[in-house]
Amino acid sequence: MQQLQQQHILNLQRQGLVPLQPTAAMQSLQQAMCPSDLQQLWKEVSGVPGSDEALKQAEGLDLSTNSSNSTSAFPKAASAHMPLHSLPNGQSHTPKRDSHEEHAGSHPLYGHGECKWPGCEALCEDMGQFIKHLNNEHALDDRSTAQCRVQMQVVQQLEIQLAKESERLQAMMTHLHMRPSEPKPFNQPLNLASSGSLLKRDSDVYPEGLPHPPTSAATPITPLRQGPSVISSSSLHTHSHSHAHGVGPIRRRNSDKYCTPIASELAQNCEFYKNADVRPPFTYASLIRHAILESPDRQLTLNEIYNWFTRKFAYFRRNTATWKNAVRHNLSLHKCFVRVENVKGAVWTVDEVEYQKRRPPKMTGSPTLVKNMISGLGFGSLNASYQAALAESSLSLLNSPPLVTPPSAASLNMLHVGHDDVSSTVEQVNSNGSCSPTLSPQQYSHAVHVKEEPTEIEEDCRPVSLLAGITHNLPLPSDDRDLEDDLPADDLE
DNA sequence: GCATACTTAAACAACA
DNA sequence: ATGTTGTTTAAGTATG
Repeated sequence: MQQLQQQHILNLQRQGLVPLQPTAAMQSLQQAMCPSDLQQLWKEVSGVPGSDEALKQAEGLDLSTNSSNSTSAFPKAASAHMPLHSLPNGQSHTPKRDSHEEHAGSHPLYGHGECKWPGCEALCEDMGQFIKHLNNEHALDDRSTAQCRVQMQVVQQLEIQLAKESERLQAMMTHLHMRPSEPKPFNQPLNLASSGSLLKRDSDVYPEGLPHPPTSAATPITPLRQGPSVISSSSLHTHSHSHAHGVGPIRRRNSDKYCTPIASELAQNCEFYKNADVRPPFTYASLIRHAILESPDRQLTLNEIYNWFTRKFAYFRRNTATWKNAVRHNLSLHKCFVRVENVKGAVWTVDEVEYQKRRPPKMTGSPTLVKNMISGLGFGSLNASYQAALAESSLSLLNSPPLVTPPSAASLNMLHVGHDDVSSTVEQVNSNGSCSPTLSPQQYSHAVHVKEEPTEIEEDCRPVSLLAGITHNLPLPSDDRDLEDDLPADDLE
């Protein structure tokens, strides 16, 4: 799949649809677009008379609505251009499948029996019917042109953003005395995996006393793999082994184990996850718990949990049978989820004690990480953590409201933090979908009514998490968000 | 290699 | 009869 994406990009570049140096070509575009911007753009451009579908697409423009069939937004972008511009072989606008597409046995605009043309979703039984549909419905007309133009801009904006972030990464690594192998070209992908290996090589130079990279030790796999960074052609081949597995179960336990701040991650990237078909790098259990704790009463019915999933994550708007089953399975399996009979019927609550129990104690399962944090000398798990940090950093650029985490005095306290989300949850994602810091960690946890046995774990976590919360919520001048500054607070989580 | 955690799939029962 | 909810088992994978 990554190869497909890579080739799509290469095709685009060959066709001149995607500038090889996007930043140079589009320097004037100062602001990278967030998903809402893109949606707005869709609305504007697709305001062609009679383009209801385009409007529809605008609603669902998500960089990824099509990823269910292994076609990321970018393959879609690429193919979307083809009818317009790329008829190199004199063909009609009927997309001529590239070799890789043929190899994949699919069409970027076709998947799961549906036309994946933005806003279309017409059902086509087979490829032949789809091709016919494509010729009929998506011919070279004003609407298609507009849609292609929009798609092009989407791609361009993402390229710009990517370039910016790559530059930032470069600067960060330079600052951290990690020799980047080569000065990266502007459109060099944000390659966290390779960053990780880079860190491996140079890990011994990780500056002592430098704030430790945040979040999970391992990569927040999914966003990296499926997210916007895939647009980079060169990033694709260097993804770590685990990334290369493509479809199938994605391991996210690291996010649990290594204190991934699910709350802050979600808060920062809520718009991204809402719009992009990217699997959140959290376990079902973490997500369920977060959903429940986020609710006003700290309790949700199963259906409400479902709704939370679909509301918060574009990813969970499809394959509903699968993940809903998984949700139910998790609810039943984990003792930390307690079913309570309520006036509403049965609701699910979280037993924080149990939730903590099911994980490795304190600084969850990564004594190495703790050691690293203390000594600043170890790097075994630090590499992965740093990858995660970079990943998170890159993720949040896509949409997140500016966040700051000024250097925290809690850096040592955090070593006592139990783990991730409980203590870290400060920026609460409101149940209405908006992100806002509303709940203190104490509230977050203690407000769970069902089981009110405070434990030493909770007690341990509480004060620290409060600190973490404080540091994590301070507003920050947008683009100058410094990883260095960001690390400590995330670390707390 | 093993234990553990996680995901996915599936069967089944109870219930509305 | 059907769909939802909840439980349980099993298999496969990743990780430490």
